[in-house]
Amino acid sequence: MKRASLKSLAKELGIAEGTVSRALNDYPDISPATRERVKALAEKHNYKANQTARRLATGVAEAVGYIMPASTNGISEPFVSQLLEGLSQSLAKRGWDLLVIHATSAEEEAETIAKLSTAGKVSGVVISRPHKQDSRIDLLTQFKMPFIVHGRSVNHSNYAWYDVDSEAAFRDAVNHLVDLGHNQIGFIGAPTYYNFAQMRLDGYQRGLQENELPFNNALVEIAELTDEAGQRAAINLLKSPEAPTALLCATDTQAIGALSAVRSLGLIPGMDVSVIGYDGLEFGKHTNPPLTTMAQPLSHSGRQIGDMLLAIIDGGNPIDYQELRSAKLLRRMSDGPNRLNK
Amino acid sequence: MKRASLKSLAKELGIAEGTVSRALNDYPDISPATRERVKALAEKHNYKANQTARRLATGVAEAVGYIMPASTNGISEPFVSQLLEGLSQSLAKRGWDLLVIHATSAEEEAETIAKLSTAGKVSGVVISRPHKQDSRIDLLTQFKMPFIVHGRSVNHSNYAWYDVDSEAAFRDAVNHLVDLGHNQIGFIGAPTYYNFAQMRLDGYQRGLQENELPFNNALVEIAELTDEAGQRAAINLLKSPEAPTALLCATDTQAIGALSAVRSLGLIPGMDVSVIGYDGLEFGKHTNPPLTTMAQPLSHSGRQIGDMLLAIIDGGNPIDYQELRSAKLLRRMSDGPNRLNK
DNA sequence: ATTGATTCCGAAAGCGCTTTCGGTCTAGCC
DNA sequence: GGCTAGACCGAAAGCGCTTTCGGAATCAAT
Repeated sequence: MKRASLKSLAKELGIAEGTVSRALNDYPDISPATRERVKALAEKHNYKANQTARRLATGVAEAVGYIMPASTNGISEPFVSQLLEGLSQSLAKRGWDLLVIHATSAEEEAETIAKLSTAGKVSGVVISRPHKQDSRIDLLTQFKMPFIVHGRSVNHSNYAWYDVDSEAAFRDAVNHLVDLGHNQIGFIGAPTYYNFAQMRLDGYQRGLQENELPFNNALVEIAELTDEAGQRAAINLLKSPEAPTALLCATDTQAIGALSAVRSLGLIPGMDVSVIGYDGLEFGKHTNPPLTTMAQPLSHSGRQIGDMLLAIIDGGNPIDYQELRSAKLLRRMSDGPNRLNK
Repeated sequence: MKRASLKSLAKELGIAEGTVSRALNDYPDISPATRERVKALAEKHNYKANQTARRLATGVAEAVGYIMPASTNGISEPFVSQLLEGLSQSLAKRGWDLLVIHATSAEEEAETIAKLSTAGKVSGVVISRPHKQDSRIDLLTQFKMPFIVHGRSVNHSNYAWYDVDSEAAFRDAVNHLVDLGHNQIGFIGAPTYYNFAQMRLDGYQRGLQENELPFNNALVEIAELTDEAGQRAAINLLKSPEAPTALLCATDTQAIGALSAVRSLGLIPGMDVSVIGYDGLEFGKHTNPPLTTMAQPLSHSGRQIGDMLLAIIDGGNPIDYQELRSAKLLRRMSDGPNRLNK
């Protein structure tokens, strides 16, 4: 069967195409009678406006894009599917679409963004895990494309973002560890072109300061965002002359690797050395031992971000949409008191 | 600055709009000279055709949709982001878009599919994890929408699919366990409206048969696709009078829960009771102990699926695109010989 | 020089919808 | 009963591109 179109409906009803359109879109200048008549017939024929035509006519894309972070192979990004789910729910309320865009390299990413903007495919964009200076952010503002950043870059005053205060989280984590009697606390960080990595490192240092502990460069390792890298980093730290009694990791994925490292050295995580991660991955429940972590409230972040984006597309001022959540300590079993006390 | 349009290019070049369009699209009836002229100017102005207009004119959506499986809360679907990444790469070769669609309920899903089709948003669709009788498949064929199924339903002869032979995998797993001396093998399955669940159960039964082991209903538990459910199921099995010495689980997520269960009963997985999962999640490397699993080759499945879909959209016959991969045993540490030999 | 075949391009008709503009018709008012 | 206001709807002009059709120009062949 042929798809119903405005024209076919109009013909069947004996009225003009434009009238049908206005009736369907609840224009006030259509009598309730015909509006009902039109809607009934549309319903009957299961009519749905061709979105492409509608887009062309109205000029609004009715879609937003999500730019996938380049994959860090290894444990694949667990947050992506959750985020997507939330975003999609938020957009569904308006019947908008969610495009996912994947770019391999940085240049390609720039080009992709440019294309997105000029081709008019989307009305807005969300990006994840920005670098300290993120060219995507510059591009997006330059193209006047509404966007929201999942995370923050260094200068984050002029755009909309949603982030978790990981600096505070790491300060808290250090405090917690100090409370447990640790004073040699190692830090496994992420590459500091990621701003989140910098902020977590900062948090670690601030925590140290607050507890009047010295910052010792030999106690920090920078590792990629994989379990293997975390493992290697932990081994380096643990084998060093001034081996730490606790390990703070920038991500759960790294922390999981660190757990392996600790065990491989014949030590017991949580007993001989504490390790704490960040992210609050469900999966941490099942590591050996279950991973203590700073949990971020990512349950509804997708929906939240979607709503924020929509608000901006509707004309909201981006700087009114900056949201900072906080993470909280989720104690499982990988942390414990310092046994070599003092 | 204003976006370049066909019209603006045409005016600047002093030629007709249609000519510009044909030049850009490499029509043969355009002289090389003007073609170059046009392309150069387009390049200079960074012209990108408005995709919406192009879609309307050509009638092809230049986009495909991925229908996200309803979330099983708990460890979120790890394969989704990988699949999406592959799909997106495949589509990128043509500059097509990837829409992700999320539906909460089954009815809503049906409606969503209907809408997708009639609204002409996409040229094709991929769905994951079909039920035995999957209404989405019926709908999609009814709407003559090209699609490929990630998995298979019971009657899978008339459409395109990409699947892993999990029946064979479970037969293999049983064989492996029998080789290790186990003869009381428990099975933790998934709800059997999922066809993959049925196939895995079938594989388990076939494996039993081939080894002349009786099928004992008391040895199988059906659980949701979460770690908690797997854990509960394992406890039930292990506490039953004829407790199994090995546990075969339909998914890694369940297996991870089973590991916890075994440990919580004071038993050592891999020593006292073997547990084997299915999926080959990276994450299994870090469980306690590392999880032995049937690994499926999902590395490039996304790209593969994308290519298949594109081929069908181009007019390929769906039944020519049915691909069955096989999983292979990935031994880590959660399996071992039966110690209560006999 | 005339014809015929090519080559190249302009004109114009859509694709299916939205939206403005103005016209008709009914109702309300003095 | 004539006028003015609304109320309601038809007509038509786009949105930016693709694609068909035919005409003009060029060239070779007779």
